[in-house]
Order: sequence, then C-alpha cells, then structure tokens
Amino acid sequence: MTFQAPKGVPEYLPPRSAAFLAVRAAFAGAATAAGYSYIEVPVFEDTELFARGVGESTDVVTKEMYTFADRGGRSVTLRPEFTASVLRATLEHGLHTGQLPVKLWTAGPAFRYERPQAGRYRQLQQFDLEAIGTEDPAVDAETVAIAWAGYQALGLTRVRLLLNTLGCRQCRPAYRAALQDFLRGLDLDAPTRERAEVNPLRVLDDKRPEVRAQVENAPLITDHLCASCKAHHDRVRSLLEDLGVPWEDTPRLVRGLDYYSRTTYEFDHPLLGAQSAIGGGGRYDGLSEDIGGPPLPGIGFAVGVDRIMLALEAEGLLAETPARVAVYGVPMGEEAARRLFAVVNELRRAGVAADMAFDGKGLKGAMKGAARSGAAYALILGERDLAAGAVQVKNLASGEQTAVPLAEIIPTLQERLAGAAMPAPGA
RNA sequence: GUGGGUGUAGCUCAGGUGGCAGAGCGCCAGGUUGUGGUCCUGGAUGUCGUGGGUUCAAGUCCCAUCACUCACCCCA
Repeated sequence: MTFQAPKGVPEYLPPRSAAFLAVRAAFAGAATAAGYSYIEVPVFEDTELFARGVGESTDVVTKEMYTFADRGGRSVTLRPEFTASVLRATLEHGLHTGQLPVKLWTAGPAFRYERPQAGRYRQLQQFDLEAIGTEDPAVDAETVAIAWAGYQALGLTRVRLLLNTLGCRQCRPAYRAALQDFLRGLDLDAPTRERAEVNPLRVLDDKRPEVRAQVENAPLITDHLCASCKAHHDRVRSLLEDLGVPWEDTPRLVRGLDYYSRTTYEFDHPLLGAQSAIGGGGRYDGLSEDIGGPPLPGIGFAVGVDRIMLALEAEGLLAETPARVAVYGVPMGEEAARRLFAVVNELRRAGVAADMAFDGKGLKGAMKGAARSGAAYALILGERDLAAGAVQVKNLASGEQTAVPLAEIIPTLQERLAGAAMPAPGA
C-alpha cells in the first residue's frame, strides 16, 4: 500500500455506493417535483465570498477553510457550504431579475478542515436546495417538506425535525443583548465567554452538561420576537401541520452560520452518535446584501449525504446487495465469447442490463460470476449450442434451463424479464 | 485545536509471562474435461503501520512518529 486517501475523506465502494446515488436521487426527485432546477456551481470560490457570506465569527471561516493561493496569486477557498455559491451565481447571472422565487438545487462535496470523527469529514457530501427571492412562509414550509420527503423516500423512520426561529434585524438585537446579560452572569470558561460576546446564541447549543445546566433558564428568542417574526413563525408551523410533517419546537436550536434569520431547522437522527444532524436549513434574508447584492430574501437547506448513509445503515436499510445486471453471459471457447459479446451488447441497446465473463474464464468460474452479478438469467453458449444455433437460457433462481434460438434471444429475454423486477441504475 | 482507544493477510480479528506468522470470511484451483448459489479438498497473499532502542532472540518490552478511530469543540 503506497498511497492512501487524504485524511477525513470517505469513499463509497460497490455495492454500498449504489445507496449513495440513491440518497441524492431521493432528494433530487423531491426537489424536481416541487419545481426546483439543477444548478452547477464551482467547487472553489474567491475566499472573500465565504468570509463575508458564511460569517467572520464562525468557526467554519476562522479555522476550517481550505484556503490557498492559486498560480495567479488569488486567494481561493474550497467551498465549505453551498448557499454562498448558489446566491453568488444567482446574482452574477441575474437569475433574480426574472420571476421570483428562483428555485435551485445542487449537490456535491464541500470541504472543512476539521478533526474527523464518526459522521464528520473533511470532504463532506451534501445535497443543497435554495429558494431565493421570497419571504412567503409557505416556501419555508415547502423546503422543510421537500427534505422530509427525501428522508421518507429513503425509508428512514427515525428522523426528527427540530424547528426554531432566530428573529430578524428588528427583534434579534434586543434578544441578543438580553441573552448576553444573562450569559455574563454565568461561570463559563474563557472560550465560551468569548463566544458569548461574538455569537451568544451558539452558547445555547453547547453540549457540555455543566454549560447546559447553566443555560437552562436563559431567555429564549421565542419570547422576544417582533410581531412579524412571530406571525411568520406561526404560519410556518401551521402549514407544516397542514402537510402532516411532524416537528419539535426547539427554542435553543441555533445554526452555526451567521447568515441565518427567522426560520431555522435541523433534521436529527437519534442512532448516529455525536454528529447526529443529518440536515439543516433556514432563512438568510440578509445574506444577499452581505455579499454585495440587493435586498433579496431566501431560504434553503443542506442535507449531509454521508450522515444519511450512516443513518440508513443504523436503520438496517443498507443490507441488500442490489443486482448489477439482469442477464449474464457464460461463454465456453473463443468463438462463443465473440458471439456472446455481441448478444450482450444487443441486450444493452435494448435496455436490458447485461454483463458476461471475460478472460477466457472456465465454465465454473463464469457461472460464479453469473451468480454474483445478481442476474436473473445466465446465457450459456458452447460448441454444441453454436452448432445448433441456440443459447442455453438458465433461470438462476430456479435452475431451470431451456435452449433458445440465437435469433430470438433478445425478444425472449425481454419477455421473460418483463414481469420480474429489473435492477434500476442507482437503486 | 484538546483528550481516549486501536494499528497483524483483500475484510473481521486471534496471537498470557519475548522463542519458526495464525483462524474465519473472501479470492483462485480441483472434486464435477458443459453448469452457479450448498458441500468437500487443496492453494496464493504479510516490510506484523513506520523509525529507533533493549535483548542471543521483539508481532510481543521501551521511546518516538504516522495513520485510523471515538469523544470534546464545531457542524451536514
């Protein structure tokens, strides 16, 4: 072993990798059904975009960014998240000058230089969705419902939705001051005291029992909301109720990035250990202005594909190994291999997933290959069959085998496979 | 960045008190020269994470280092 993957980078190998694609497909399906379009944004951006977009006070920006100078001397950064990029692209290309909201989704890797642990990686895979240019609380609820639908489509049953609001520029400052007053009276360690000054809300999220106990009676944002934030929050909740999406009001829920305002939410999985957030989102009504754009509200979420993989595993939903193909060719001899190669390619063109044994593998080895491929049928072709102009079609589940004329093999297989479950790509 | 745990075959892991490198699974081959998934038999694969030290002798003891892993912090 001369090389190994960089620290903190998960890899997904077959057969597990099929589930990785399925996770993306589940959320993409839910997004598409709600009229969201795909957007492809760069993996790296001007460092300043993230510094201003994510927030100078966040850990993500202060110590977790993969920042480097390119050959032209520009400071660029591997994206630590997607929202800043998606909003930047929206503004740069004027997508927001058309009808609003702009509804977009994207997916891929993001990067944070952190100490890896279970569910926390330096290269993390996310699915991201954004609705830009709307203040309608119905869209807040819509994004929650889309994420929820994604989890449901994957069969996850233990996901919890935690919901909160962070107020807006009107009401948050007063709350923030009240919270800071409260926190200053506590016995906290130096880093936490500092955090209380820079971003007091995050102290509410501390997991340490000694901190937790002290902030138990901290003032809550929900008691300090302005009328419009309260109305917005109530509306979101009643819409979720209409949709039958269950949530838990979590007044201490805080998101790590500075840009969040009003609605925030998090999806949590109880079987995951320390890193249990499998998705999170919220409103970012001031972000556009932070990065030099016009006032443009927005809401969106990102879900962690890696953590969803862990959740699927924890719920026992990764057990089955999907069939790779429906048909598998077993040739005996060079001429048979040549003929079967053509048959297999014809099957593929006809929409039937097919593979075959290579390397002049013996009959026994080739049959093993057929069994491992998960194929429903093996096509066995040897000298005798060539002479007869027929292929042996063996049902690998029942063991039943019949000879089919070579000329009729494609329609015959299509017919036999029609009733049976076909392996779908990425399923 | 802080703390704990673990590094032995492709994978999961055994290897008291130092004494010839092991098992199961997987892989390959044969039993069955035209039949897989079961069964039986045989086979291949190791710088024992890396470097140094102690010793006649180190997978085993000591030091360092790296990696992996879990937790804190933080977050998807």
